[in-house]
Amino acid sequence: MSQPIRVRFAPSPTGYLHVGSARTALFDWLFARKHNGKFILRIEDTDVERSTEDMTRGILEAMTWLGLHWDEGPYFQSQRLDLYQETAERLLSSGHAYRDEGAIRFKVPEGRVTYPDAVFGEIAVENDTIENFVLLRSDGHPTYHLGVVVDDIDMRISHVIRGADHISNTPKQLLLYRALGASLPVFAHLPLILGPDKTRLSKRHGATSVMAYQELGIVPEALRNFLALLGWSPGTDQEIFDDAELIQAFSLDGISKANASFNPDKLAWFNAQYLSRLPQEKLMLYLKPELIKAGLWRNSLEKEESAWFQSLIDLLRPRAKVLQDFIRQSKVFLTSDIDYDPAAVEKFLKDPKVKEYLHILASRLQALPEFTLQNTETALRSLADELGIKAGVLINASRVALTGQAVAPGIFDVMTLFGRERTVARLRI
RNA sequence: GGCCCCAUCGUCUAGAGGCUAGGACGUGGCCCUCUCAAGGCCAAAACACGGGUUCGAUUCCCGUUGGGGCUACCA
Repeated sequence: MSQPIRVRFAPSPTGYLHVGSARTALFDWLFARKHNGKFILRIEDTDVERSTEDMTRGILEAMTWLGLHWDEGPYFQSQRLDLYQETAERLLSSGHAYRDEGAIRFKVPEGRVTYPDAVFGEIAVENDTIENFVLLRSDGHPTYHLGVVVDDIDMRISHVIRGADHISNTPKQLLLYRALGASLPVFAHLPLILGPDKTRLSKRHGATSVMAYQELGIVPEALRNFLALLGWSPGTDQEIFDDAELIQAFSLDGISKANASFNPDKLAWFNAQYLSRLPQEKLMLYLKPELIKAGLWRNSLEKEESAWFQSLIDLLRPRAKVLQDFIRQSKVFLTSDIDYDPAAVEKFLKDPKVKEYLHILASRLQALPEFTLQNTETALRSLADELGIKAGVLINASRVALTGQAVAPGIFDVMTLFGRERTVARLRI
């Protein structure tokens, strides 16, 4: 049968994991999963000057957060120096390389290189446009080209799926494969992700690191779904994919050649979608740390109060764009504090007559046999009828009295959530 | 500059010779409605340009323009 599918993601720990690399990692991961292959993580830390362990940690953390679990590794190139040196020596003695002031350079032969890219099709380059590149630095560390090729061969990588910024590097690497007598993997280059203005994605476009999105309250499911659709299309109109669907639908054929630009608005939409449809337990997993951070957490929320808390969360779900929205909007329900928005008070509670009405409403609610959503609504609406005023007057006033804000979930939901005692007390403003 | 690559609504994209050029985000309007969301419906919005090839080009070829990548003892 065919070779086992083995793909790798090979970041260099000279910076955080940015969204472009994350998208590459995601595609590698999807491809491996789709074909029951192995997803290998290799850290290309051969630039001793710029590589740090902190960055490595950050990259692993970001991948874990995104749910991109690797099957092998991480392998570190810095721990495999012997292999590269031996290979360089071999190239030296076979006449494919030569020494140059302590470094070892590859001797680019005459001719031209072509290779079939799984995404871009045939790529061809004349060898005389390729310089004699360095394989081994004078400090004994390999350069990128030697490192990747040696490792991809050694690790029996079947498909090299990486950013299109490597298209121009591939001919050099092809020459190396040839000089080493190794068979070629399939190369699939991914179009790059650019900023919203179609220029290279950089800090000035806002967050570019994966973990920055976590801090912004983006949920990994949303970022992953968004990234999956940047440069790849299932060929259908489906936008929301769970893991299984994505793996099922993913194919190299669906990858486009044109660079894509990062659209924060669409990411925000995906996030809102996921915030409203994520399973309760999953959402709680993301929410709990935020609530703790905000000082709003208490253990009873997942015990005695859990049913109540779930209904609060469900009310907030369609209103949340980022995780923090839950925090902001749940505060008035989770504490006894209330901040009255002056503008809201001015607009809906200023009239002394309205306060009178609220007192009457309070009494009616107090007298209700059962404090249910249905009963509170009936009570309020019939009171409005009796008073000859619009229900909206009572509703808006109640909203401000109860939450301090002019904007909140449906008032009867709010009342039910607060419960009779607190509702009545706050209406008696 | 040289080499390589790319080009459909503002953005992500479907399309693989003949389509009212489809979907999504965003935008505007309407509906729902107690506010805000969510949701539903509708609308505006694209084949970069010029040559070919063809009965017929968004689609194939060439060029121009624009954009991106590489051009390090960085990856």
